Amino acid sequence: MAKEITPRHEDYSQWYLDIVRKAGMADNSAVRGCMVIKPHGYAIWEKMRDILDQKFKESGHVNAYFPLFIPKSFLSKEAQHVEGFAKECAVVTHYRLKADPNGNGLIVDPDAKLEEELIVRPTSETIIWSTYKDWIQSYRDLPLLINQWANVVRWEMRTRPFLRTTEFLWQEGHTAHASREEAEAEARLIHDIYADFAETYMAMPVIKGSKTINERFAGAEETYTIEALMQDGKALQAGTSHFLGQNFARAFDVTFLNEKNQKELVWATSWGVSTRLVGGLIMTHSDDEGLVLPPKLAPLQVVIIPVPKPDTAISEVAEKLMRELKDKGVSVKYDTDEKNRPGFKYAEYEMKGIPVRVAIGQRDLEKGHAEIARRDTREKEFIPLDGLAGHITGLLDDIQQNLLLKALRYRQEHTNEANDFNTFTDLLDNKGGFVSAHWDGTTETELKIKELTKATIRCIPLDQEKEDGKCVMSGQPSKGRVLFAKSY
RNA sequence: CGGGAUGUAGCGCAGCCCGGUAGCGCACCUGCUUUGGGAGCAGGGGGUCCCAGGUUCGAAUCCUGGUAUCCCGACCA
Repeated sequence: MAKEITPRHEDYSQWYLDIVRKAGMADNSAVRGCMVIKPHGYAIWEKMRDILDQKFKESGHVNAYFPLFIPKSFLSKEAQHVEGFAKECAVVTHYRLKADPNGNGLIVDPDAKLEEELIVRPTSETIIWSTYKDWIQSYRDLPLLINQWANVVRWEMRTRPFLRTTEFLWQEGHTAHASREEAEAEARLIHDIYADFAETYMAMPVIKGSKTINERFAGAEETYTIEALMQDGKALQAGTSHFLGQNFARAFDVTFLNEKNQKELVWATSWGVSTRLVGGLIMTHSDDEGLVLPPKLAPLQVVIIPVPKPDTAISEVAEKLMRELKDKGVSVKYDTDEKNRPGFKYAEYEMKGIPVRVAIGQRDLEKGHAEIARRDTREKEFIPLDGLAGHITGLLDDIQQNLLLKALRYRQEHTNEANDFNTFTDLLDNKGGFVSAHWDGTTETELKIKELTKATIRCIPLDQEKEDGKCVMSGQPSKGRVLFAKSY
């Protein structure tokens, strides 16, 4: 049975930042709220990106790229959308610098003021829909299933590496459809892809649900979300898929002629996941020794360490094992660096979350085995060299599964029902996690609960059971439970 | 934008109260010895002490004003 290792909870925030830094994932940058994503962190994002990209393409989507800058007037066309994003936009007002007449370096040239300011995209609905207007005339042009991999900027008050940065990387899908049904199905399809990705690859269980009106994306008619639970009991919104109705088509006048030669407004969706997923990955699995990576997302799955240093006999065995693992599609590195000693390497690879470590020394060769250590439980065992590659691939699968099971168990233990407000606040304050409770369906109650407890409705679960009850706050009738939690 | 704290070597920090021209750990460089869980010893390199004023014979230290960053709120993928 796997030993449970959980992070210390006294200072979860510091624990998180330590891992980001010590595992070599990201650094603070010179620009406030922006991070430098270091090679190890970026490699994980690349893996995620490649897998998701493949899944989007398999379901008929294609990639394109739209401008970073959005004319200010575009942003104001959809009323709710403006309201949602206006407060956090970076604005370009000038296009030239000049030497300071007082000799203090450079100043913004006041003569180079832009006629119309440009907004650095916080999301691309507006620029994309103004483009779609020209691309869509007939039902034959639909559906339009486009995704873009890009960076966006949101000038948030408080930032945190991966979880909330001023600039972040993401994918945003923007699709156009001839019917409401088709657009709704698209939004749900992507929702399913996201949920499957989180569980299958990230080993991060998620609750699928829809957002309340209050928590919906600005300009959407329905927002589907996947909500994960972190090891400190806070929820993380890990991906959203929006059914936008005809709101953007109306705002940007995007119409098409149907089979009956009638003009109709286009139906839309948009959906995205960001580098926040990397943050979620860290907070779901890591422990006090550092990062823990699920094998399916680990840029390096196996590391072989010669003990105490490489020699001919060890290298021969290591290189044979490497070949066998590579043949099985496992990424593996033989660390022949003689600058550092084995103990140092062990600690370093553990910090970086490499799932499996193989140590081979003279003593092992004499006995015909190698020491295999798994990162998730930190257990070590000696395995015969004969058939070792097969053992390791099995172990990788086992680790992937174990991480998911462990996260599921944690979530189960931290999902509780509350039927009165005292229990509700007690659970939120002392236990954390999801609290399943009845809600009267009004935004007023939702906001009041947020004010009193800092918890928000994470989602209305898709598998919500119909159950008559009374709202945990107002006592008004309710037809089913929703999930509350404090969140990132 | 409110409330709190902090800016000293690449990183993490001490020194500041009580002023005398800068130190510790890690990292880095050289050499020797080591090598089955973050090696030891010896030697060495590296700093406009955030910026600008002021007080003083003398300021990292005291005073004033800037500025930057972090934490706690409001905002959010």
